[in-house]
Amino acid sequence: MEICEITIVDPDKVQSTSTSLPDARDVEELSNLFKILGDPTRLRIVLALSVNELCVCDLAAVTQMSISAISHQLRLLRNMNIVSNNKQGKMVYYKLDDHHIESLIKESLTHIKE
Amino acid sequence: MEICEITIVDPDKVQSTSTSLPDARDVEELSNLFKILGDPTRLRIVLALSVNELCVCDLAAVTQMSISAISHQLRLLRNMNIVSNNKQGKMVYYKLDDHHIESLIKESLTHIKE
DNA sequence: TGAATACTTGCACACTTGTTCAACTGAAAG
DNA sequence: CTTTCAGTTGAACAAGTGTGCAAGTATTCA
Repeated sequence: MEICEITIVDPDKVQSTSTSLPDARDVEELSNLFKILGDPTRLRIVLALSVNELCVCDLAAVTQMSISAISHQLRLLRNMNIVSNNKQGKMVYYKLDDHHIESLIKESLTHIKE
Repeated sequence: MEICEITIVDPDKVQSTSTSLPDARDVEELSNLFKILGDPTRLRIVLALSVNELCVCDLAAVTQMSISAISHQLRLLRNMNIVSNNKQGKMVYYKLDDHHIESLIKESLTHIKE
C-alpha cells in the first residue's frame, strides 16, 4: 500500500486538517453506526420499531422479509445495543433501545428531502 | 422467500406500523446515504474535506491511504454529488458539495458520545 | 518533442455481506 | 411425553465491496 508521503503538496494544510479530524476511535464508531443503518432491511426494522414494539413475525410482515432474515439482522442490532428484546411465552418482542438513533434518522430524512 | 403472511400476531399493529413508515423511495435513498458514510475511508475523506479543500495526494496523506484507493472512493462520492472537483493544472482539488452531510455527521458524532 | 507529474480507470481478487435452508431451542398446549 | 409454534442459529452461497496493480490521460516543464 503505497502511502502518499513524498508528493505532499501542502504540508501545512495536511497537518492542520489531520489534527482537526475527530479521534480515530470515534470515526471508526461513527462509520460502524452508519454502516448498520446502511442496509434497507435494518433501516426499516429500526423505523418500524420507532413506531411500535413488535414481535419477530410482525416485523417480518411489516418489512416483507422472511423470519430468518429478520432474526439475523435483529441479532446485529442487538449486539450494537440498538434494539432490545423481551420474551413473553413463545413470542419475542423487540423495541428500540437507543433513541438517539431515532432522532438521528428523523433528522437525516429531512436532510435528504432538503 | 417465505414471507410471513400467516402467523401475523397483531394485524392492526402491523397495518398501522406499515402505514406510518416513510415512503419506500425515501428509505432506499436514506440507506444509500448511510451506506456511503459507512466506510471509514470515505467518512474520513468527507471529514477532511469539511475542514479544507484538498488535492488527491494530500487527501491520501491525511487518510493514510494510497492515491488509487482515494481516487476510487472519490469517484463514488462524486457520483453521489457529495464532493465536487476543480482541476488546476495537473492537480485536482476536491471539496464538499453537500453541506447537509457535514452537519449530519457532526450531529451524529455528538450522538455517539451522548 | 520527450520526460515527469497528478490523477483516473479497468481488471483482478480477497474479503465481506445478506439471505436462504435446514436443524435446533424453548415454551405452551394437548 | 409429544406436538406445535415462535424464534434462533450455523453453514452455504451468490452478490457486492474495497484496494492494489498496471496502463492510460492530461498537463507542465525542459
